[in-house]
Amino acid sequence: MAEKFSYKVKKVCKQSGARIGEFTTPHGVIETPVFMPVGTQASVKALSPEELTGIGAQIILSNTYHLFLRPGHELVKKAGGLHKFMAWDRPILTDSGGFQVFSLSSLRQITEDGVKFNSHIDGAVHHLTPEYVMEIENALGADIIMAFDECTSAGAEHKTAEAAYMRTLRWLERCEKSHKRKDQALFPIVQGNLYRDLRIKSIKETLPYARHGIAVGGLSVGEPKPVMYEVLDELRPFFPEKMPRYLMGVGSPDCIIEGVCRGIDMFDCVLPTRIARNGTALTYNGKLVIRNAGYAEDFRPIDENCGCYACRNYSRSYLRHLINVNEILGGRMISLHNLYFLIHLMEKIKEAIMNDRLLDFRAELLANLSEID
RNA sequence: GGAUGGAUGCCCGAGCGGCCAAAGGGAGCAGACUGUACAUCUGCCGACUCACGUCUACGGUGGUUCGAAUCCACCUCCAUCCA
Repeated sequence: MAEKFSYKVKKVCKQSGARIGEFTTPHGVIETPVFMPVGTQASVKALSPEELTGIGAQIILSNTYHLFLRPGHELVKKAGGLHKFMAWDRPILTDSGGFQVFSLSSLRQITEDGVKFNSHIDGAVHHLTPEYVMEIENALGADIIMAFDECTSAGAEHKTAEAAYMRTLRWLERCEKSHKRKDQALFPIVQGNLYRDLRIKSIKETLPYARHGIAVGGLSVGEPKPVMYEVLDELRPFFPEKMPRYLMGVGSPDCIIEGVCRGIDMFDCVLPTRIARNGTALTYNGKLVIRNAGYAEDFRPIDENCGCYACRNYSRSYLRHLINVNEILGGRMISLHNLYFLIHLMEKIKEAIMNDRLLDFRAELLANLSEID
């Protein structure tokens, strides 16, 4: 049988070293750099698969921890796997629950064996081990599955961060051993918090496990942006050439372009859909807080030059009204716009890479983004 | 005509002698949001002041009291009931 996964670099930007590539998966080819919308509970909040393909989404994320709790991985398996269950036939990536180790820190206890969670839904105790996480991810059936890691918060002490990255590495070994499906690519995750020595140790020791791709985790968790960029600069010399590099949980337009310039190929973030539901739109001139009173009588679209369905049909005034009166359509339309924006930003980034002018494009983009901010 | 119950900040509504510029909602205004515990959370929300603070306020007018949104009298309006 032919190799299920492969990554081909199609173009390297002479100005920045960023690349355009093609990552082949069982559910199709992903052109990188790519922004992946997040659909934690087998749904990108407020949007249908049809709408997502309509704006050019190539791959979406889902979440092991959340699907394990509800509806349960056995049920998803019985439904024919996650793709069929949620009617999405393009690639899917499942996060392992490692981020929940961080975000639900008040509800869990970590041991060498794994993590004991008190369900945020009903308080029931669940024990996730690397082996169990692999069993769940195998049952869900995503194209890319993430190793079970321990994500620490910005500001964690060196010894805490060191213990976490080392445990992540031991868990990675266990993940690899128990991962059963060859049609799913297991991505290991580099940790090490904001400590240069730990990051470098982590990536060096993680690389032997990277078969199809590698992820950088534990960033964008509260540290200043320049600090994140420094970490990426330190890691960059160690990034493998022949596989995609995934910066987990990022991000905002500025973080995305900074990431691409530092050799990152894959991004995901809840930001565009979350702030959309809270009444904020992303634009090339910065964030537009459409909920604000100043837009009450602004009958222009979010962005005059945007081709998304929301911008072609609705005014800021109307969208503000929808958000204001808590109509679902408001959050839906701004979510659609924000994802369209990031996906099309990625298209522009690729164009700049093709033309060997990504650094110039970055300068232009960053200058414009600060207009509203 | 009589009886009873009401009238509180933009709205609803608690308070029933001092700790009251007055609980709590809502609305309004603003901020936050980065591998989603998030259609969420936080702050402001009488006027003037950066602030300390000062002033004006609990239907109206008068009164009791050191002190009243809170007690008393009368008036106005509203609701329900009885003729």
